[in-house]
Amino acid sequence: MSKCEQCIIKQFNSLKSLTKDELVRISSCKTSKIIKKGEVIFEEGENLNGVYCVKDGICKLSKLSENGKDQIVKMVVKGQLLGQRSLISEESSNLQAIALNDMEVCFIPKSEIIADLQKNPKFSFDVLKDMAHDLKEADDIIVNMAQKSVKQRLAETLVYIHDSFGVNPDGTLSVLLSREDYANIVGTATESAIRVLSQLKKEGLISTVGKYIKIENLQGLKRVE
Amino acid sequence: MSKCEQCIIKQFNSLKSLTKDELVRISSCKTSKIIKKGEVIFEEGENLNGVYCVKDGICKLSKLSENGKDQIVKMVVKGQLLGQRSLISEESSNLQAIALNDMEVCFIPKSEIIADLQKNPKFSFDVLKDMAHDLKEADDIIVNMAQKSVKQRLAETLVYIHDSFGVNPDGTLSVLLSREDYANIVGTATESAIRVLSQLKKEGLISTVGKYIKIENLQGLKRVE
DNA sequence: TTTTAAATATGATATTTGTCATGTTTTCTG
DNA sequence: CAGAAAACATGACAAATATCATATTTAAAA
Repeated sequence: MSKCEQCIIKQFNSLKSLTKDELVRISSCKTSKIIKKGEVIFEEGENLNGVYCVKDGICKLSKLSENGKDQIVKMVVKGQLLGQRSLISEESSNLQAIALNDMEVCFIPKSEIIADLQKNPKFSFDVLKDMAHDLKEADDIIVNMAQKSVKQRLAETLVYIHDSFGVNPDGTLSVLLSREDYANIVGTATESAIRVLSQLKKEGLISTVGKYIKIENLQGLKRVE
Repeated sequence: MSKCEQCIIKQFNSLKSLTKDELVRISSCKTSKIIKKGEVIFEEGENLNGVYCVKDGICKLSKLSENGKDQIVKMVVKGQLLGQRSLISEESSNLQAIALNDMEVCFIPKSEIIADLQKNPKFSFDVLKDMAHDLKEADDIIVNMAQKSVKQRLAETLVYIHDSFGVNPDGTLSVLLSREDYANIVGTATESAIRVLSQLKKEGLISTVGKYIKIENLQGLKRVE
């Protein structure tokens, strides 16, 4: 099994603030997992016994609404941690995590993480910074949900995915989402999301290559009213 | 000036995890402020040089949307801290804070808080827990915004205010908000908020005493479809 | 490969919510 | 206290979005 001390991924998240000793200890009790596209990593309401460090792939965090629809709240990619929030507040998870493509993750047991949080102030400050960033993003999403049109939100989502997760060699968005996923991010009906995507295509702001979406006019997307 | 070590308010927030020494030090450099109803505590985009500990009163945290509407993201009451997020991520504030009634706050300089965060793991873990809680709340709001009707959201807001901030002796909600504030919490037009409140009144779920709102049927409000 | 199921697409229509107009009531200010 | 301004209220209509129906295309499975 690979060693945390040598793992390049930790550079991208709070684990970088752990000491060599702490990393060695974590390395000895972590477990590595392969998760296939579409598989559930954890369920809403499940008690997490640790955090996941995402070595490769991407997943969606969503919450089931009372009307039966899934609302996607956040996406977590390679390099990021998964499950810290519920671990810290010692509650069951309020979100469900599902892999959007094949993933490789390391699972680190709760006791290790908590111990390090309580002993290593640099680490806990780093986690705190991450959480502060997530909170700001969440606040922005609230404002967008409340004040912007479906078309604007969808355009912003495309820009967000482009900027945050990058593109394939042919220029298409590297993250492949179904129309239903887009609808669940934006908080609208699947049909509405499809309609708006068709509209953006007609307007020449995006194009499609099979199921993949390519942004043709980034500035134009940002200006969508 | 009152002393932090003896202040009862700290029991309700993370400051309770500070040592006596740390509290004495904070006490010596904090400043106390009275803020009148309607006054701005800090603006969106402003650099905060510390955090506020709310000794009395309540304020709203909002963000101006591009369409000119204010979206209220959170309310902060007596006992809670204000401004930690932007302080931790070392960014200017993404929200504006306005007093909803007369407030008494203590301002604690950034350097003190940061120093304690980096030295006292118990304190930083406590702040982390708070932030995790805020993040969960924000996630829930996102889901509600995306999936629930204006009527449902407004009903839930009333229940939330009732449960979190309590009632006056006559049973009316202790937090007094304008119809515009309600609209800005729910993310709807002021007229729509007014209409829905009238409707809830007609249905006997709430009543009004002057500008104050009284919940007549809490269970009924929770069941609003 | 064939068959079946799922995802995508689009029209027609219903519902929700926003906007504008206007009137009333409450609150503030000189 | 009077007048002005703000907040509240409600109707009429417009716009945005959801829902339902039904093709069509794509992917999965037998």
